Amino acid sequence: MDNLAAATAHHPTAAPPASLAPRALYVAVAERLRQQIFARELEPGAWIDEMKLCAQWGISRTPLREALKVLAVEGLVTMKVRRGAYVTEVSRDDVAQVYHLLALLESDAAAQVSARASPSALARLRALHDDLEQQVADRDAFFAANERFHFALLEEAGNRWALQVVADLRKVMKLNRHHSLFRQGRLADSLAEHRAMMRAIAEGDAQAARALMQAHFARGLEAAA
Amino acid sequence: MDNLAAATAHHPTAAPPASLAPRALYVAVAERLRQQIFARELEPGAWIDEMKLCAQWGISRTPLREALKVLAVEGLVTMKVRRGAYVTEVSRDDVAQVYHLLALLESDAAAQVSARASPSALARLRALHDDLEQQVADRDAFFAANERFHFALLEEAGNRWALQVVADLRKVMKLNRHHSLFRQGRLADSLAEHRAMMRAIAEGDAQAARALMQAHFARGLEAAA
DNA sequence: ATGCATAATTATGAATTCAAAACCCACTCC
DNA sequence: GGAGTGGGTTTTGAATTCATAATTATGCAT
Repeated sequence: MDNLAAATAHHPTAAPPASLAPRALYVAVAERLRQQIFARELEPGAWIDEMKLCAQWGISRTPLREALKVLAVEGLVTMKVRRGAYVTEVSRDDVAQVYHLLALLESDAAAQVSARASPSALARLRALHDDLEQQVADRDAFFAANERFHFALLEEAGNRWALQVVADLRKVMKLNRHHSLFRQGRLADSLAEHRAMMRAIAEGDAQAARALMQAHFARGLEAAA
Repeated sequence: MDNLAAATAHHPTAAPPASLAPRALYVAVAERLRQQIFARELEPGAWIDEMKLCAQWGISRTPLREALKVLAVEGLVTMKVRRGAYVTEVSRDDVAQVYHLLALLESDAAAQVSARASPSALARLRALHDDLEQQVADRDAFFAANERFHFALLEEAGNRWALQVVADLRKVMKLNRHHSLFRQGRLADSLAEHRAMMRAIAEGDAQAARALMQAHFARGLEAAA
């Protein structure tokens, strides 16, 4: 039991605000819910027991229910009237559809960055790519480094709406049990594809970068399917 | 004053469930909030007075606050900790970025539909296009028919995630004061572009359809900027 | 036993209550 | 005259309470 509410509690223990950027409790709860879902402590299809979580985290139902509604819009949970919240189940089709969108959005970002990236932006991406090269041994570390690179690319493309959309879609992808990087050999292949992308981006070859990113996702989907 | 809560009220007036698909109050409130925002009864940048709306609609703060959090995820409102909800202001940059995304997603849908649409799908799109042709006189009607066509295209493309993303982005676009179709002459031009797109789609020319949709949005952005 | 009606229990949806942060405004002191 | 300062008010965030829908359990008749 870890009291999520302690910092901003209402009745009980009074603790300092701690964080410099105080955030609403429902935001913290939403984050924790996502973690639980991604960690499969809450399984796809499972009913989410409000009372239990409230008791576990020492909060009231109000912020939890607000958080659930946020996750519902993000697509991570599904609300059923008068029967509560369920963790969303992603079908094979959904995976394919989301991959298609990610390919579209991220290949566009790759092209944009290739076409007009500053030296500092390229340096940042290069550094993140080098990190990735170091992580072939550890699946989780590779996954994290991979995500950092992809998000950095989106950031450098400079479209905050695209970034938001991709972030949401990637969250949904995490619901998928058969994650591409789990497949044997996929990790090394993925790294090779990244290497090629990085080269195209550095050379400013927008069309190549776009095509390589498309191919990267196509192969990821293959491995996931 | 129109009591939104009447149907499902807690204390007061007891009325029949009315609808066959009963929905949670917060969903209805979210919808009404969107309407108010799109109608500019709540202006971009304006603070949203919870108490006032609750009194006006005869509901408590709980469902209203849940609805606000939903709209926040959609990007229509912005929550500031300890100072409430504000209608999002979309900058010139935001408009350009969202147009870029819509162009990307919808041109892809156009290509997909062109490549593999069933006769019935084509008939549906044709019918919606013909509707559009009939609405040149009335701005609002044209806008509605235009939206119906665009959404139908997305539906026929068959990617429910893309549909959701586009729906959200189009909501955000509605916040923009300078809507493309408000410009003189834009309406006729838009119709002409639609005519060309419809032809390409009907002929199954995916590349042309994609390019035409891209151009359609590029010209829309021009008119909006 | 099985099927159905009905009572008890549980969980959800929404209203209400409560504590504390932010805001407002008059007032003081420099 | 203007920058604090302090008290009262408003408004937010979150807990709690309440009514009802849904579910489960119980009892009764077949």
